[in-house]
Order: sequence, then C-alpha cells, then structure tokens
Amino acid sequence: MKHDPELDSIIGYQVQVAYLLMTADARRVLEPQGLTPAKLTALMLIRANPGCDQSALARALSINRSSAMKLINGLTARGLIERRAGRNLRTNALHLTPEGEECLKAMLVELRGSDRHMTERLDKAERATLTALLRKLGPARVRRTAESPA
Amino acid sequence: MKHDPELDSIIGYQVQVAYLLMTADARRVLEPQGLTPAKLTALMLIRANPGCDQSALARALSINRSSAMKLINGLTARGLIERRAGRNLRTNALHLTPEGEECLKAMLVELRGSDRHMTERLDKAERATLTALLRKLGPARVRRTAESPA
DNA sequence: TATTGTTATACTCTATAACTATA
DNA sequence: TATAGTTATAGAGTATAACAATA
Repeated sequence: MKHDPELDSIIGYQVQVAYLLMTADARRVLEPQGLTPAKLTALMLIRANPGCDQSALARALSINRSSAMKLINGLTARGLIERRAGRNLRTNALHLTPEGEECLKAMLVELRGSDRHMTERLDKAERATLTALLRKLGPARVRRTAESPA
Repeated sequence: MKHDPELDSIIGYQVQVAYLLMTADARRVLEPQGLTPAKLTALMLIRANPGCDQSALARALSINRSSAMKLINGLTARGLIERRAGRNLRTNALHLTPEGEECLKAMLVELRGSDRHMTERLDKAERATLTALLRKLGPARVRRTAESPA
C-alpha cells in the first residue's frame, strides 16, 4: 500500500508512526507479564510517588477515577501493587509490593534492551538530539512557573 | 505527581509522551467529524490507493479483517467512503466519495494548523532533524533499501 | 486449497452517572 | 459542599472462530 506523501510534512503523523513502531516491540516484551505500556507507566508512577492516592494516579494518567479503579484492581490482583491506609479515612495509599518492585525492575531491563534494539541506528548524539526535540513539542504558551506566578 | 527519572533515558517512553501530547490536540480537531487518528489514517490510505481491497487496508493498518470491517462500515455509514465492484467477484474496491474527499481536505487543513501549533517551539531545521531521526527508529536489519520509506 | 468478505462473540479500555463515606 | 472510592452500565476498538462465495 502506498503512503500519502502529504503526511510526510505532518510531525504528528511521524510521531504516531514512531509510537506504533516502538510500542509494538515494547508490548512484545511486556505481554508475558500481562502488562501494557499504560500499566507499566502506572507502576512507574507509583514507584516514583509511593503512597499516592487513586485520584492523583488517574489524573497523572489522564484517565478518570473509575477507569483507574479497573487498572488498580488488575495490578492488585496480580500482586504487583497494594492499597494501604491513606492520609485519611477516604483515601488509599498505593504502593508497589516486593513482587511488584522485582517485576518492574526485570521489565525495565528488558525494555532497555528493546529500546536499544529499536534505536540502534542512532548514535549517542542523535539519541540526545531526538530526546531534546521531542521535549520541545507542545504549544509555546504553556504556563511556566518561572514566567508568571499564576 | 513526580516522574521517574529512569524513564528519561528510554526513547520509547519519550516517544509515547510525545504521541499522547500530539494526538490529544489532533483528536480535538477530528472529534467534531466523528473521526479518530486511526480513521483518518484509513482515509489517507484509501485516497493514496484508490480501489484497494479491505484485506489490504487491514494489513496496512495492522488490524485484522473483521476489525477493518467495522472501521469500513463506520466510514461508509458516514458517507465518506464507498465499496465499488472490485477486480474480481470476491473483492471490494474502496474509494472516497466526493464528500469524503472534501472532508479529508478540510481535516488536513485543520490538522496542519494543529501540527504547526504543537511544533511552534521548533524552527525549520529542528523540524527536519526531528523527522529524520524519527525515521531512523526501528531495527537495523529491516529491509528498507528499495522499498518505500514507510 | 487459500483467500475475501462477513457474522457472531468476547475481551479490554475508557467514559458517564449515581451512590457512600468522609473531609 | 466537595472529594475519594466504588459500582453499574455502555460504547469503542480489537481479536478469534466460523461460514459462504470465489480464486
């Protein structure tokens, strides 16, 4: 199937192609553990913010509370995370279990391998450049804390 | 919510963040027409390959035939594409309708606007560099020399 | 025999709405 | 009042399995 050349100048489309390419390999790595990129991201967020509550996690993942419930229930059922007593009686504190910590570490090793494989045609400088350029995506008018103390 | 610094060195994660950022804006543009990035991609493929059959489209989108059926039925119901008689009695030839052509053109105008907005912090050279680096993603052993650059 | 389109069915992810307990 | 967690339900999107017609 031919590709429409008009899409070559649309960065968002190029990013989409890259995303599908990269995640296809990542999914292959995560699948044996019953994980997906979204679930992995949730585990990483919980590791970086131990004791966070469910609503905060939902906001960070850009999903709503009830969707987060299903995600959290699934990870809890797999023994990777657990709900502990929170700051008050209506919040849960999310934590990785020891098994979750171990699973996450092992996944990161494999994901680094996948990532190295999928970026092997880029040298070190190119990798740094790509990362820097990806970070510059997004509208210029975002409210920066240094700019105006909104 | 804090971000785990270990993810900063994983290109696949950076690409995922960029993808979610870019498509959020694209979805906002496509939504009033009942379209999604995947449906838009299907329309672009049909425009670039008029008369293609359903199975070829499914392969190009990396979905299976029955999933493609739903997609095609939806676009047909919206009057954007149509099934015509194909090369033989068991294949359909997919074509954009005049309304589909017009809708696609209008969407591309808006998507270019969105794309320009989301990449406004990059200058022309940076855009070209980003596109070139994104194209270099993927394993080195892929047969890419004589084929189309995907 | 293999392939195309099709249907039936199921699973995952997401969303909305409503409910409860608590703040 | 407002918020956190929860439940029920629904709508996309995808997949597998099977089937008839055709190659």
